Amino acid sequence: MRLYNTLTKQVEDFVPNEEGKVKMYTCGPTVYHYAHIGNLRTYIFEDILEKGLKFLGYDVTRAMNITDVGHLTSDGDTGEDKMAKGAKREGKTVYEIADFYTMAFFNDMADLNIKKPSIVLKASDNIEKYIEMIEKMLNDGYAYISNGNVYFDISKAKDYYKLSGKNPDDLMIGVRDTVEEDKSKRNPADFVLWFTLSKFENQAMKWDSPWGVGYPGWHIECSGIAAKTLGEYLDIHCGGVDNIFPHHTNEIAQSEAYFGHKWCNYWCHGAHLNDSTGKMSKSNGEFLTLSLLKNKGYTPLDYRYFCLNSHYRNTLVFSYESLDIARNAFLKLKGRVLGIENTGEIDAVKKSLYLSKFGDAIGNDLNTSLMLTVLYDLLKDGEVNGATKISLIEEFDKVLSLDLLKEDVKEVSIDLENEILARIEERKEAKKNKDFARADAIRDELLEKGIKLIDTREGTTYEIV
RNA sequence: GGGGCUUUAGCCAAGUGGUAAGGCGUGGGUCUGCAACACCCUGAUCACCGGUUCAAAUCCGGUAGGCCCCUCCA
Repeated sequence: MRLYNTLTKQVEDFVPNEEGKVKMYTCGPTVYHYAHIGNLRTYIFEDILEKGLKFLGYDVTRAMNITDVGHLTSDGDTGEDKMAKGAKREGKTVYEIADFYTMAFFNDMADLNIKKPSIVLKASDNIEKYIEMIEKMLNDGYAYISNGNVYFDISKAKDYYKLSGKNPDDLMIGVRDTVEEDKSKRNPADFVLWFTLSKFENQAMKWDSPWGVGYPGWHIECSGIAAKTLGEYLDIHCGGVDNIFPHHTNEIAQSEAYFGHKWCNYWCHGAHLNDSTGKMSKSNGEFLTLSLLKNKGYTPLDYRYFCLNSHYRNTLVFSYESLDIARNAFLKLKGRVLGIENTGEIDAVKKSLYLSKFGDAIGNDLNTSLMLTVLYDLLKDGEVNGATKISLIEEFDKVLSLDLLKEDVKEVSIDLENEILARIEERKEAKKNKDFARADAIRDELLEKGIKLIDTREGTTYEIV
């Protein structure tokens, strides 16, 4: 397995700490609003990574957080808490907001056939762990208290800028004009571990701590949950590219300060989904959610296929035109797969040949486009019988998760079914009598009701469209 | 101001120095009463200019376009 590692900026062989086992941590959502399809692209990538590793024989343990507290609209002590903002927007409590959008997120995941990580924890449920970590960092001199808040002192961290590849002298402070500088910090890049000062009196989520009533900083959540669930050595940590700096940079600083040694070996980041105007965001332009796509007649798996066509490390540009192309291609692909006749015995030689081709595509830095090519090659291969193809596609689909072998069942009542069959019979008679006008009329009539007739050499079937 | 990514056919794209995968679409054909489906056939001097090499889409330099990051973000 070869993977691109943001830490070393190159594709390298993946070697886990413990042979055959992978400990993987993926940053979860901040549940203050719906996820947009760009967010979801990252989760699709992580899903493929997890399943790809399993395909290659690894035993994967994956953990993810749900951020329901501490994520401010800026990273100083100045921003508004995102959850509080969401609650205010909708006139609900932060807990209601968190529950609602957590459910929405899991629904999207399920729709996209993304496997839920075996461990999912809420940020607000692990406060003791953050407190314990912060206390240790204070004792060891990595953190300091200033003006009531606890800050991490980045000058104490080793290679603080390694992951992001930045040069501290060249950083511009407050590039965005919405960011206010926090004067309590020793170094402008220091970040908050624990807040007790907040301009928001009505901050609903707060806990006791040795430093006063308050709440945790954003970055400590992921470090805390990862430490609690996966131990002190991590194999892979994933997230979107935007998390490289500062979130993951800070996670490394904290976790390594806490553990006293290197923490995670491989950092994998998913590139963004942009639209034609550039970056996709929740505040800019059309807010593209999965529900919106569904309302426009696309299925979640159309979108998954769309994502799988490109590489996770390349920016993908979203347009309805591209999505239409993907939908059409996916529809045809599925039709071809479902049309395979399950004949013959499974050919072990062919099967292992294709399994290894598919495994190579996975091992090639998760080249999903190549995985699809292997699938298309298999479909075209006249030397491989139906039974072998089907069993291979079943294996491939454990990674691709496109429901390739699942018949789309559309509910049809018995009455309707009988009516359609009667009409088909009627049309068959008409065709036999060369009354083509009548035959076409029947076809059109049914099509208007959303029933599409398909003539094959074996007879006529139908499909609900 | 600093850093990074990217540019391959009408479109989406793979390509890990040895002579351009795959898909969609288009056009043509087989099949069909006609369609649809399916199947076959149909496409590229790899942004541009230099360099290294026996050999470059692949490596190096430069130019141009696009995008992103530098404390909201997946």
